[in-house]
Amino acid sequence: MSLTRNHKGHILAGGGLSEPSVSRLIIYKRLLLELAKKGTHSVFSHQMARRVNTSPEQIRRDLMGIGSDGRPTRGYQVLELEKRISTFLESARPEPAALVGLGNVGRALLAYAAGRLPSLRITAAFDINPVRISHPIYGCPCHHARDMARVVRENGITAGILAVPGSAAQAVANELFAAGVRNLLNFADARLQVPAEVFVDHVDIGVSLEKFAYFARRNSSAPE
Amino acid sequence: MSLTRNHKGHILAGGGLSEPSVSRLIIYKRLLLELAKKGTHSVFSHQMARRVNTSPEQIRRDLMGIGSDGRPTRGYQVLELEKRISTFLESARPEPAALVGLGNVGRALLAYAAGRLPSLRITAAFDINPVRISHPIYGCPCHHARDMARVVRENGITAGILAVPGSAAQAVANELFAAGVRNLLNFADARLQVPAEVFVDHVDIGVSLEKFAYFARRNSSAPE
DNA sequence: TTTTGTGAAAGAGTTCACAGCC
DNA sequence: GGCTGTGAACTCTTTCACAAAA
Repeated sequence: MSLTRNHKGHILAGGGLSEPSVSRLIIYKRLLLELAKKGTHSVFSHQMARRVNTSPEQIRRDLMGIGSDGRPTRGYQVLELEKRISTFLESARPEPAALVGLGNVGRALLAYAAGRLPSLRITAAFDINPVRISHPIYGCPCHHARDMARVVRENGITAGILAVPGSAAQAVANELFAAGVRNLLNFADARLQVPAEVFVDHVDIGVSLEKFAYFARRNSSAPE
Repeated sequence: MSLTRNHKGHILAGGGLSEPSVSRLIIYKRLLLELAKKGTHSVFSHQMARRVNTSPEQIRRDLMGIGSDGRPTRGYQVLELEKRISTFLESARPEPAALVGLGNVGRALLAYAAGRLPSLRITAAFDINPVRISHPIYGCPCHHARDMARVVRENGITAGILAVPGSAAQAVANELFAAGVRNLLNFADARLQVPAEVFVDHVDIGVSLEKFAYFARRNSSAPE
């Protein structure tokens, strides 16, 4: 195979967008939906830039990646642009995903996904705590972790979201891979060992907090 | 003033480490503590690299930033290196911080910070829901949001952590700035407008989920 | 020989600057 | 005049490759 991946494992080849560009496009999409709701029909790159704290050039560059369609002195059509971004970022059907771990983080994810997440649908959740799986949460059926492999396999789920303690993360991940999961979003504070063909992304709240502390300190001790 | 900041607002000047480097150093520190607990005394860059999914060169480069002290064919002293990283990342006293919002995300942050977070100490939490603030959580005193400005000012808190709904984020942020907060870590799904002297960092779970969906799809539809 | 520290090269991402369009 | 799209320049980050150390 030997796919073109960047150093973090993201596949960029074939019209692929870079990771920072994808992040920003998601934010632009949000802004455009907000503007549309307010009845705004068109918008300039410098107006968008002010709202999301970037430069107009950055925005135009990002939009190039999905085929810009702005017009000089007229700007971009809000709804049209939003649709264009969505087409690039989302598939026709949301990817079914399994969520493992229904602690605070897991529940926060379910709450978010239940509302507005067109690209991913959490179709099954798992935990080992019986009280957490006694009834569906935000409409998502909750199972005991012992049934995980079976449910994942039966539903052909290929995406997993890990919100378990770091100490359990690798074991759960291995079980998911064995059940056919090829994409994993890991919220646990542990780096995972994964087979070459699986894509992993990490959201490490502990790292975020410590990194923030580092730069905050540098900002605080900076000259006024 | 005119400080040397990168495009994301991080202050890098004066022996400062880059953002990705700081993130990785935090992860190395974790690994070193784990190794120390197991009784490992020394480690090579390629051993660390395997454990955290990077290259040995990347690790050596990062360690250069804090003054490498490895020895050829002997590697790095585990405890010594851990201490060196900590000295760079952490201050003598943890930065006092205010947490606003005690929903799932806020509670997850408190749980994390209560355990192992040497660089930041959440000294006060706020919410508008009376049941959430009826008693301390993980030892952290919880107040009604109406007392926020007063408590923040009285305790000289300059760091804020926002875990409120996106719709409330800007208003709460403004109140925090007025009360003297100069550093803000924002978990809400909203981009904030902030004064020039404040440092903001964003952890946007919604963006993480959608970004994951995008790259997961590209991985799934990639040739086997 | 193995492994470190680091200059130099390569690669990725951002910003500049301007021609062309409205 | 004002704004977009984009080549070119620039900056930041990673990887290569190798001299020096053990």
